[in-house]
Amino acid sequence: MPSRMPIEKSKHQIRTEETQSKVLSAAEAVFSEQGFEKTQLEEVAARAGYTRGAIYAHYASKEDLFLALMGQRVLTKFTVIRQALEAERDIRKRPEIFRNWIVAQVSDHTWGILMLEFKLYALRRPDSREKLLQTYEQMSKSTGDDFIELLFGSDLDKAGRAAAERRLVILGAILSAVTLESHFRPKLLAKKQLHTVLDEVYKALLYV
Amino acid sequence: MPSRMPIEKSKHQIRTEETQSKVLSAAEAVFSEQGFEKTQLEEVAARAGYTRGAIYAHYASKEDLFLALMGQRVLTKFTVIRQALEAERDIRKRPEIFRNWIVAQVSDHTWGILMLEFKLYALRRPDSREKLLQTYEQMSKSTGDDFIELLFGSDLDKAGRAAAERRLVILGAILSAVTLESHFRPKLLAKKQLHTVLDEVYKALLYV
Amino acid sequence: MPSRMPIEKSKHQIRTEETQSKVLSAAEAVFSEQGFEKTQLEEVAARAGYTRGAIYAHYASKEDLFLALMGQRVLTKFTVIRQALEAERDIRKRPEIFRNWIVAQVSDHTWGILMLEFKLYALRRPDSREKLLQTYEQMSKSTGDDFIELLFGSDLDKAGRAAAERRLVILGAILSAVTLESHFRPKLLAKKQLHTVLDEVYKALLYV
Amino acid sequence: MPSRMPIEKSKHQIRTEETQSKVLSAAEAVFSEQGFEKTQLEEVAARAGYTRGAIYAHYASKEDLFLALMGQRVLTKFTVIRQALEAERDIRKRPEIFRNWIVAQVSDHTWGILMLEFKLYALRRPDSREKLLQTYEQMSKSTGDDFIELLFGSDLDKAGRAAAERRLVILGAILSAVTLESHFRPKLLAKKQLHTVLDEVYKALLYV
DNA sequence: GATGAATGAGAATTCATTCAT
DNA sequence: CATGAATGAATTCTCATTCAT
Repeated sequence: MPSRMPIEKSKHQIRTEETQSKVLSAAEAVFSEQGFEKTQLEEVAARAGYTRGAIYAHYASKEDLFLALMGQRVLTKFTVIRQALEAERDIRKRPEIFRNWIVAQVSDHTWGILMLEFKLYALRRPDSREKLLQTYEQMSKSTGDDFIELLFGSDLDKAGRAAAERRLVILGAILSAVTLESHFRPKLLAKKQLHTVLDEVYKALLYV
Repeated sequence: MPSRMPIEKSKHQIRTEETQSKVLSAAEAVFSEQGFEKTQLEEVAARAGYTRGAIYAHYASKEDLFLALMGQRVLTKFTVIRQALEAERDIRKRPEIFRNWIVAQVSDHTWGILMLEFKLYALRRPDSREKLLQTYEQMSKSTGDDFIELLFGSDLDKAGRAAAERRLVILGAILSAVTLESHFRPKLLAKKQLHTVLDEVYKALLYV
Repeated sequence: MPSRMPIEKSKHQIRTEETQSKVLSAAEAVFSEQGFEKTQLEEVAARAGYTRGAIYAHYASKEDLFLALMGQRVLTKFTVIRQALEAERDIRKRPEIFRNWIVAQVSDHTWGILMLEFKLYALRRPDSREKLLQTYEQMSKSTGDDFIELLFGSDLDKAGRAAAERRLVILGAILSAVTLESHFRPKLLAKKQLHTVLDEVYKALLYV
Repeated sequence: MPSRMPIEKSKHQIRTEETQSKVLSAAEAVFSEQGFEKTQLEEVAARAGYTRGAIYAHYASKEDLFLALMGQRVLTKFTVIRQALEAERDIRKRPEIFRNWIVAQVSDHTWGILMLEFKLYALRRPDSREKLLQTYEQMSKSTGDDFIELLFGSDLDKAGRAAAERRLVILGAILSAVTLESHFRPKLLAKKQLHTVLDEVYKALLYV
């Protein structure tokens, strides 16, 4: 999380942010290519132009680096779609925009799969699991209700909101799973067909 | 060189089958508890009442053991649902039976997640990937069309069949993904709600 | 060592000898191709048309199999050269015959190297070392003095005989070492040059 | 990224060199005692006062460690004999010095045998073989011609030089082989007799 | 004699992490 | 902040050998 003192950024801070930014970029590339477990911090460091120690100066562990990257990505993605939604004044047309956006995410192969991998990893490791859970909650707090309102308007009651959130979460999960599956059924699940089917699932889940 | 004493061979066979059966059972338990990667064959062997070497006498690698287990499980599961479907003479009622059965699989937490883990594992390892692909194809051959007909009747054309198979495959993927997700959103995705949502997805995918 | 009861060879004995002969042949091939340590008895057995157990019915260990093979080979080789020497009535011409024969052994690449490997193996393992030593002594007894006389005539005294034997032994060692070296200095030690140099060494060692 | 503080780097360098030196010493001892294959890096590390990982920080594999050790040893040995030769102004007396030196190497039992073992090891493993070959070539370049001249003077033509090098190489091989053989023929090949015979071989090979 | 199921010892290598500088 | 030397945990698979049949 960036410093809250925007004006007095010292040289140290600038340097820190620069390093973190480089490391995060490198991490995104390597994690995507190799997956979480196979990724070696050595390679991340090298690509960022540092050595391993530099990463440890900013992130306590491989896991923490991943979680930081995840936070950053989610933030970025949300900002984008949020802006797109806000740009549409007619609230009834917003779900359509969202739908197009989410289905387009299938193209972002690697991220969904990476998340799947990390979840599985965390599932077997209580500590990691706890951390991931916390990160989720944080993200949920900072964007959740807010986003639901933006998407469906503000006249949902508590239950309605929970239901909407649930469906969004499931949508994400489905996206990843189907992407993964398509790697093993290339003929059955070509890109075109994926879009069609996902569209249907989307409608089923969001228009009810 | 085949034995000249059919009876003696039979004894060997019996012993072999017994061992394999014990190993497979132990493997199912340990894989489910620990996941594919964390599972040590040592523990599988111990639980089956043997030593590691014994496993290697029957399965060439951890991977092969897993694949064998998977084959066996799929076969068993298919046999069960197949019989349930065949028992229903009225073909129009069959999808309903199938729906109940598949939604009930959410309870079988571990298996779906285990498969997810193995797919991810295979995704990064060309050799494993190839093997998994082949195993899939074999299973598809021995049960695919056949099963589609049983479920939807025989008046589907080729495209219709492919579509049906596609939807079944996606259904499985979704099941696993949602199960996994529920581990990290325990409140949002409690069992009851899972059933509800999956029911909807199911309808969206199979009744079109 | 074959049975001493030539007439009453039972069917069992015949079968035994046949098996041993097949195993020994297979062993020679595999040991030569793969070396002592890398050789798997499984493969030896398979090439002989049996399973591992069959080998153990005749030889107590891999080592023993090797030693048996060595004994057999030495015997055969000696028989050949002995006959060649005996065929030459003029004793002064015999060393020449022997020289040609021994230099020709360079072509038998693999055996010398195999022996080198086994010696090294035995060197680090007291038990194996003891066995090899014993086998050497046996062979020495059954062929040693005898052969020296055949080669140099019978008017050598004890010291002379020892010296002669020493030189023969060294000759063998040199042969193996040079063969091995030629694998790593292919240009420097091409076959032709090997012959020339070995010839010189031979003269230096045997004509003094 | 090279350090900006030359002094700090120097400290690292010193530490590195110290470690490598300790590791190399330990490696020499353990390899000699146990042979290449039986040597466990664990023991080498322990004797050097480190853990296994430390070795891997400096040498990529057991093989590489061995090769590094070999390089170092050859360099040292060459330096010694080279100085001894240079100290003798009269070139005609140099071969005599060399002869004494080389025959004295028989006492260095273990090294020759270790080399034999490694060559055999490399012979069956294409990758290792390649590496050994390269190491040889390097060493040959840095010492070859040079040394020949030092020993025999500079009036040899190309063929003469090759012949000389060939003989030197063979001499080394013979030395090792005979040393090994002496372990299995202790009576026949006692130290004194070895010296005598090697002297003869030496004369045969180098005075032609 | 021969089978083949089962045993069990044995070891190199990788890499996240720590820490002195 | 960054380096890089060192730690140490973690684990599959091979294969000679044994033994019940």
